[in-house]
Order: sequence, then C-alpha cells, then structure tokens
Amino acid sequence: MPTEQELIAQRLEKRQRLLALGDPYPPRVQRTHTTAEAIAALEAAELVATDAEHVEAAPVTVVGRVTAQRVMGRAAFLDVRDGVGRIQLHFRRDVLDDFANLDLVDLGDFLEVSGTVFRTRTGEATVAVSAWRVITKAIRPMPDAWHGLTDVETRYRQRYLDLLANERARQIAMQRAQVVATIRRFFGERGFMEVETPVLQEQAGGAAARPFVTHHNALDRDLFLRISLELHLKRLLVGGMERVFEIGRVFRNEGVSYRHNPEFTLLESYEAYADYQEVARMVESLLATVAMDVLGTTDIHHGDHEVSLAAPFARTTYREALIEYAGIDYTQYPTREALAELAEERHVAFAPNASWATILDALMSEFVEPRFIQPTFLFDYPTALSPLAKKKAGDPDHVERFELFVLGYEIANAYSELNDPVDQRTRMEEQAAKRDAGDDETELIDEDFLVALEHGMPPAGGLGIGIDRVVQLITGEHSLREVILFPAMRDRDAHVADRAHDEDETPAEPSA
RNA sequence: GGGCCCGUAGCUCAGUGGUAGAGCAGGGGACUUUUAAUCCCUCGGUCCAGGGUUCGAAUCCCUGCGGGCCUACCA
Repeated sequence: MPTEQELIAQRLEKRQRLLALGDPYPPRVQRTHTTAEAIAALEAAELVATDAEHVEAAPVTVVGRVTAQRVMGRAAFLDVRDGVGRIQLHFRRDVLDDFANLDLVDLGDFLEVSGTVFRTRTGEATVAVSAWRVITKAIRPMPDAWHGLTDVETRYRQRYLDLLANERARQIAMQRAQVVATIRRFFGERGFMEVETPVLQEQAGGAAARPFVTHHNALDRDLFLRISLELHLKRLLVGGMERVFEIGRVFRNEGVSYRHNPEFTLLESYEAYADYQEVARMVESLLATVAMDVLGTTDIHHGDHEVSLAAPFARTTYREALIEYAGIDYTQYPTREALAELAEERHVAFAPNASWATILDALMSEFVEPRFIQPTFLFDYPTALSPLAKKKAGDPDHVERFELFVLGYEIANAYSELNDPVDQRTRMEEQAAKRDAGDDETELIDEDFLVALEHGMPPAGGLGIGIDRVVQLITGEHSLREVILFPAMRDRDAHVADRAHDEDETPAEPSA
C-alpha cells in the first residue's frame, strides 16, 4: 500500500473513533475571540494587572487549524492558526478528562478550544485549555510546516496548500484584494457607476485577439466569450450613463505562460466629456492611490528596479519614442513592404501575414517598450493600430490614444473614443479587409454596436487596465501566475487528488 | 511556438553506472511551560511514463507528459 494511502487510512481510522465520541464535523462552532483578539485580551489584562506573574484574561473560545503539536507526556502544546494569526494552546492531563483523545488529532485538523489566556515561562501568550473538540478532521497530510510548500506546480494546482503553507501566498492574495477594493473606491468617489456586461457574446470585439467559442444548447448556436469590455460599455454611454466602469474577466484564446493566462481581469472605464489627456491624469492618480493604499508608498521595488508611481509620469509620443530609441521615423516607411524590409534589417521578427501596423508594433515592442522602466505615457498611436480611437485634429494618420508602460510592460491603454459612426464603420471595414487578408487578430464589424453609435455617443475618454499586471507591479512579483489564485494549467493525467477519493467512495449510481 | 533546466517517500531534499537515503510528518515508547521541543524504536518508494544501451540504470541515450526559467505575441 502506498504511503499516502496509509496516512489517509490512519486518519480515516481516527475519524471513525472521533465519530464514536461525537461529531468531528459539527454544524456550528462558538468563537468568542480570534487568535489575535485573544492575545490582545491578555495584553489588555496585563496593562492593568498588579501581579504581572499571574495574569489571566477572561475566558476565550478560539478556533483554528492545528499547525504544530508538541506533546510531552502529561501536557501538550498545540498551535492553531485562524484567518488572522496563530495562538498556542496548552493541554494538561490533570485538567482534561479527554486528554488522551489528543491522539486522534493530526496536523491540519480544526479545533475549537475554550480556556483562559496566560503567558508561559518563555513569554508566549497561550490558551490554558479547559475544554476542546475537533470541529473538522482532515484526512490528508498537510505540507511540511517548516519548509512550506515549494513545488511550484503543486502550489499552482492546489493553491489551498500554498495558502496554508506559505505566508507570502496569503499576502499576495490579500494585496490583490486591496488593489481591487481601492480601484472600486477610487472610481466610486469620482462618480463612476460600476456595471456588468455580457461575457457570452454573439461576436467578441473591442480588442485584437482570438476568442473562445462555446455553445448554447437551447438556442443551438455558438457564442463567444468576451475579449474586452469596450463595446458594451460604450453602448451605455449612448444610453446616457456618463461615467461607468467594469472590472471583469475577459478570455483570450492564446498560449499559457508566466506572462499569459487565458482569462484575466480587465478594468475598463468610460467618462463622457473627457478626453485622453484627462484620462491620463486620472491614471496617474489611480496608480498612486493604489500604491499608497496597499503599500503605504509610491516607491515600488521590483527585482533590481526602483519605480516611482508618484505623479506626474513621463510623457512622449509613439513617433518620437521610436525615433529616439530606434532611429526609425515610420512616416518614412508608409508601405508594408518598406516597413517589412526595415524590420528584417533590424532583425525584428513578425508573422508572414503581419500588416503594416502589426510590424510597426513589433518594432515598438523590440526597441521602445522595454526602455520604459519608470511610468511613461506613450501618446498618439498610428490610426492603423487603433480602430476604435478618435483621429487627431488635422492628422488623420494618428489617433488620440495612449498606453502607459511601467517596467517595460503595458499597464494601461486609453483613447479619446471614436464616436463618429461613419468613421467607425469605415475603420471596422478596414479591419475586416485585413482579416480577409489573413490577419485573424482584427476588430470585427459589429453591426449592433454601429447602430448604437449612430444614435449618438457623447465625446468620451476610455481606459483599459490589466488588473493582474497592476497586482504584479504592486506586489513585485515576476510571474503572472503568482498573482492569480488558480492559474490555468495543462491537464495532468495522474492527478494527486484523485486517487484515494476513488477508493473509499461508493459510486452514487450503478456504472453504465 | 523556440532555447535551457527540472521531475526520487505525504512535505523538504541528498543520491551521476553496483543492495534507493536523510530530516519533518505518520506509528510505538519516555517526558507536566514546550515552541523547528528532545530522546529511543519503527512504518513508508510505479525514483514522472514508455522505449533503448549495459552483466547491471534513479543515474547514460531517445520519445512523450508535466513544470520552471529565458524568449516571442499579448494585457
């Protein structure tokens, strides 16, 4: 019998013995104090005590998972951890009739214990247990308490074990929650309304990416998972909402890696009567606010880099940056052929069916974007790259669009939104032509969206921010998978979690 | 997608051609203020999978699977 099976069998045996004594999975528990509150209660009692040697706080009942056991004959020390901290428990055989039942407790079980809090000789706040019970019996062994869980694959596939074993995993999850909460508050305070728009769509637009396809059985039709939030949020501007935002999951049918997850969290906001310059100022404020709320500073440490998120950020333009960092003025290479030739000279790879705009973007990715370590706004993109943005006055080859780069990564993307329905239709038709020419990452013609625009959308500034990227930036994490609780993983045949489960479970239905 | 590296006990890791190991966890025992408790004993293996080389493979070679890092597209 494999070892893991033996360990599980032993724990199942203990579960049976606990069942004979009571319910090791009770429906309700009585917690009067968290571990942190229990310790605080002792400290408060110590402040007013006259005899510092024998301080006992009021009785407490705490709950938590057993993380350590030190059994010493007629006494035992156990540590339990709850959501906010850890506390030590002291069990004595001369106090507890059921002391021997501690044999049935393993690392990982949840206990409810009552007693008074005192300080041991070595100074640790400790519950002198007067009553206790198991409130959840775990039947699988926990990861090593001291070394933690280091196997990266297990940490991602069984994130609950990572969270159990590694403080850092808990911290990242908490900081991510703080980032999202701060963003919600930031927009709320500025009069933005949070909305939710469809994930399942007749066609997936608003970005240049391949969508996932799914099927609706009752309607017997294929639907697409959204790749952006943009086109529906703009419909809301048509409907008279002036400030909206959405924080939602989008899905892009691309590879998985430490920099890509097929689903990721996107923030988009749209503000009527604002332009992209105003959006840029808002983004500066947003990032600084997030950093201050989560970290207490706008100075970020990330690898070897020190980044300041204090406003204002550096500003340049797409064309100037490419001239400055690569010596390339793309207005001198107006045809696809000329630009392709240049890219090959500079050893920049691009797909055989890449358009002029796609090749240009490859040049930017190669020469310019990695240079922007400190937050830098890149303004005024070529029109060909930006089918949903408004053209600059007197310069139809460029649009009012910026992207924000930090640490060489794109963090934000924003436009003065295109609201001329005739221009929008033309641009979508141009995208469709590129698609017909073999580029499968283009904007689609969304007739329903165009009808909405034809009813009139006010001038507006729109913004998109990849939340996972922001969390990476704030936490200093290098891999996207560290900031996503359950990152997408490839199938693995021999799933660890499946084995014992199959053995001790009776099939609910006769096998077919 | 390309390059490099990794996969050994529940967990953390040794072991580079000659009988598969250690610590922790688990089981038994001693121990009434320990805290990575300590001490004695002990159970525990599909060495990722398949094929090959060899008298002999965890070890060398090939293929596959999974993962990591770097790189590319993206956000």
